[in-house]
Amino acid sequence: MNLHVRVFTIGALAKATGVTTPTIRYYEEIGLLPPAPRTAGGQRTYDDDDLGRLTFIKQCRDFGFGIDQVRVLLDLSISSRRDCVETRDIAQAHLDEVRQKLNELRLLERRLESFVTRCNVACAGGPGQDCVIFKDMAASAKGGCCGQ
Amino acid sequence: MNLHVRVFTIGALAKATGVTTPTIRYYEEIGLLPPAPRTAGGQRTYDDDDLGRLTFIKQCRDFGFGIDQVRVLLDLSISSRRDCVETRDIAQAHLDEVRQKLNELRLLERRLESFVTRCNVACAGGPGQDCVIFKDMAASAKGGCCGQ
DNA sequence: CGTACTCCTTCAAGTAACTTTAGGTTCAAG
DNA sequence: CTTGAACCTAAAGTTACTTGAAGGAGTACG
Repeated sequence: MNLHVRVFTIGALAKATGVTTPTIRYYEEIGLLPPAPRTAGGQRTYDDDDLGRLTFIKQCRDFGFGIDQVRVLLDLSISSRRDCVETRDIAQAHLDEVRQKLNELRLLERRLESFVTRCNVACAGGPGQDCVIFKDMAASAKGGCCGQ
Repeated sequence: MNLHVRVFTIGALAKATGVTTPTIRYYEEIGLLPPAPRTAGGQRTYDDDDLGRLTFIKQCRDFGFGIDQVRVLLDLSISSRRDCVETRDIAQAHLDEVRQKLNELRLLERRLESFVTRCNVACAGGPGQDCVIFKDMAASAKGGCCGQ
């Protein structure tokens, strides 16, 4: 039935997936994508399988999975067993990492917030001559800004 | 008065600041720290000024400022003007970045959460034979797992 | 004074995941 | 057939360090 096999250039594939052309070549280089067949002139050609595979990779990367994790997920997606439990474990581990990073960033947000607030309160009128933020930062972990 | 100038080896400075010795050498190499005076045998020596400077750098890095931002902050800390407004602007810009990253991560957390939940619901009994997560991921941005 | 041990030295390469640059080739349109 | 966009390779750049190899310096003990 499907006599029409769509063929893409690397640029068309890039547009279709949102992955840049150098990145596509890079993925081929590191083995995430199979070596693409070439035209007589040496340019890469892709088909719908490649489109699916690269879309999958892009999704995984957007989820924040590392390249090595994507490799595992790709293998799972191709093997006949399609082990969902293993997939879930990888996702769960990643979720744990994301949550830890979230906590770190929330703490950082609060610290920066109070830092900026203190700057504004103490220096609302312009550059302060007696700003001691630097002394504070070189001395303690509290941070500080603009006199006292 | 202060005839006792404390002198540190690179290892002592590392312990005092929580920055590793290779990192201290790296900071010297990229100009964040001035070239350290050497002993007759060629080993680096540090004093309290270096301790203060490196502590400041460490604080900034813990705040998530990039090396180039730290460079600016260091310059500000040394110049006589100590422009607090400029300092605050740098911190504010950084805070904006942190908040954007937080939003991205929060979204990612929700997506991963629902991903894992769907895996668990559909595959509680063990590996699923009909897991279609991979089809889903190669086709749409929604993600999905384990048969419908 | 010798030896053992830790700490120090330089230089080079490795890490993650691409991006950028340089210099040249192919393809499709007019 | 010419033009210009899109393609090619290979290598270096990015961030902020970390790791490794091979060897020298400093100190405590006997």
